[in-house]
Amino acid sequence: MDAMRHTLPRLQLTVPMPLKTGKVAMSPGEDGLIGIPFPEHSNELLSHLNDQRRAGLLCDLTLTSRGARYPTHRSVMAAVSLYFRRLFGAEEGGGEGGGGFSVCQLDCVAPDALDALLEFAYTATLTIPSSGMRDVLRGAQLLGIQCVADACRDILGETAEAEGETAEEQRAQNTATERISQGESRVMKGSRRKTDKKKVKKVGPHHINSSVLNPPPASPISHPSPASDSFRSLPSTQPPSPEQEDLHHKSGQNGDPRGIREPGRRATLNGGLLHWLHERPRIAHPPPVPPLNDKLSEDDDMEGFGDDGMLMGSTSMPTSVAERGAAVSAVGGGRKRKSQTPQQCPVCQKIIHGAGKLPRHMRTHTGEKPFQCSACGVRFTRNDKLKIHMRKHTGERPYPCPHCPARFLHSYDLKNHLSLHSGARPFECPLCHKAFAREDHLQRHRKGHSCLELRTRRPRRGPEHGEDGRGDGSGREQSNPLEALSLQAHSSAFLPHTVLDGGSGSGPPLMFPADVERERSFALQALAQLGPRRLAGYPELFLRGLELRGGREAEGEDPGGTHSPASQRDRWADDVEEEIGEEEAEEEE
DNA sequence: CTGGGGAGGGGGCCC
DNA sequence: AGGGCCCCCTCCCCA
Repeated sequence: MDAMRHTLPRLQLTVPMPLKTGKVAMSPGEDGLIGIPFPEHSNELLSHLNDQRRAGLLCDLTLTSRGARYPTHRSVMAAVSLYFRRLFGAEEGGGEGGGGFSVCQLDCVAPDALDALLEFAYTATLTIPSSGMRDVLRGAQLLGIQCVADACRDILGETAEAEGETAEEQRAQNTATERISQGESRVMKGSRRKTDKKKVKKVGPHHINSSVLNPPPASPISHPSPASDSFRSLPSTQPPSPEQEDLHHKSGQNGDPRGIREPGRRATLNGGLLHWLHERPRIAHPPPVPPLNDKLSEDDDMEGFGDDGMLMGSTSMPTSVAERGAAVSAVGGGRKRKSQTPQQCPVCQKIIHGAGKLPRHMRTHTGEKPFQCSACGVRFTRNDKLKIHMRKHTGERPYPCPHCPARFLHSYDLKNHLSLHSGARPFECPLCHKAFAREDHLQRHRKGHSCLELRTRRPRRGPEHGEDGRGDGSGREQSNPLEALSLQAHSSAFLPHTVLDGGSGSGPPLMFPADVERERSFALQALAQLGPRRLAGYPELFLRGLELRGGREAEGEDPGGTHSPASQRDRWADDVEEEIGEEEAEEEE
């Protein structure tokens, strides 16, 4: 696979290679690297593996259950099952098992359930009679196949708690739930920018939460431990050795070469907090008891999968973003489910919302433009764009201005145009107070002059500290005390109420309320409670909040979009949270 | 530098 | 689930 990844782009640069899907994926702007998706590859690979399994070819592992024998492949089982991942990880790392485990007795998993789980592993489809649901659930729990367990629970209408978890399980799960509710949602929103960094920081010995510092006691059942797991249960103050890290990656990434290409990210995810929550199952074969916290363990590995991308094309663990979302919803307790099967682009890893939208998105990478204008020959990636284009030839301008003869091709153009009639200029530069009818014009304006300087990354510390936090010592943003002071007042006048009232966002809808001074006073009072450093340190956030309040009246539209007001507010809140966290960390130091 | 038009892309709704 | 249609946003280009 690595060879393919490294050679195919070179081929692609010279000879566009038609894929089976007729698409050539190009990922522009990344050092000339071109990502070529083979959407069918995963299915074909899995299908061939299943054929081999049925024919008994290349099978290096036999599972048995109450006399029934199931030849299978270690790699597949390790990919789909946390239990086997750890079991075989021991072989690689510590050599305990050597070439062992050629036969694994799993009498505790009902034969039918085991058969169903194997089918799932090789086909990504779980086919079971409803009467066998509980056995499959049990088997999935034992083997650490979390998505199946979740699905079974959903069907059975059970929760993990209802199944008699121990106190340790419950405690660990609560922590995991908290983590998921904090971190996972960012993945679902496609906002990974700063989450990883925050997680890394939390892994450090000074940022271990109590549940990590005091891990649940080990299972009283003692079984030979795979050596690879030993580092997982190390005290949190002992970071894994490089060898362990390496092994960790091996066992966690399930062969996804991206995990190798992005070691930092992988380390962030798999080296993150949750690993210390695991009380790894003391497993040999067969596992005599359900591994404690197995759910947590699998969740973590699931995250590794998910954030690694290739959700759509993942063969070894057919876990979709939607499934993850469902799992998050189930574990996190009622988080709003994203609409319509979000899928992740295998090229850019972007989450695409909406059924059937991924092929459309993929054409942005492939450059494929299957829709050609019959009049002028211009090609488009989308038929709706072609349809709009055709209006130029037909003269159709379906969006007439009610106030003037102007007609427009796009509804949005009409909307912009109407603001001219109304005189509304809702987009105002917070620095020079120049108003614009269009938001993009405001953005252009702000990029075009000194506004840009003030909205770039703010210094971490105020001028009174004599450092700007950027590390270059320039301190440009706050070099002029008057400017800084002006900025404070200027920005705080438009501070969104999300800061002042803890995020309710219930501020007045207008950017410039009539009583600006009152607004400013209110903001300053609130900011004073936050401390002078923060007061001086958030021009970007202020401006972003300004955009939110002034630039988007249509709150609620594009609810899941990356540009939606809600998501912008989320990002903004992320920044506030992160910045506060950074300052607090510095203060601790 | 600004106003306006258009293109490209994402998401929601519906079939 | 996939596709059509629409809306929205952002960016680019031109006058």
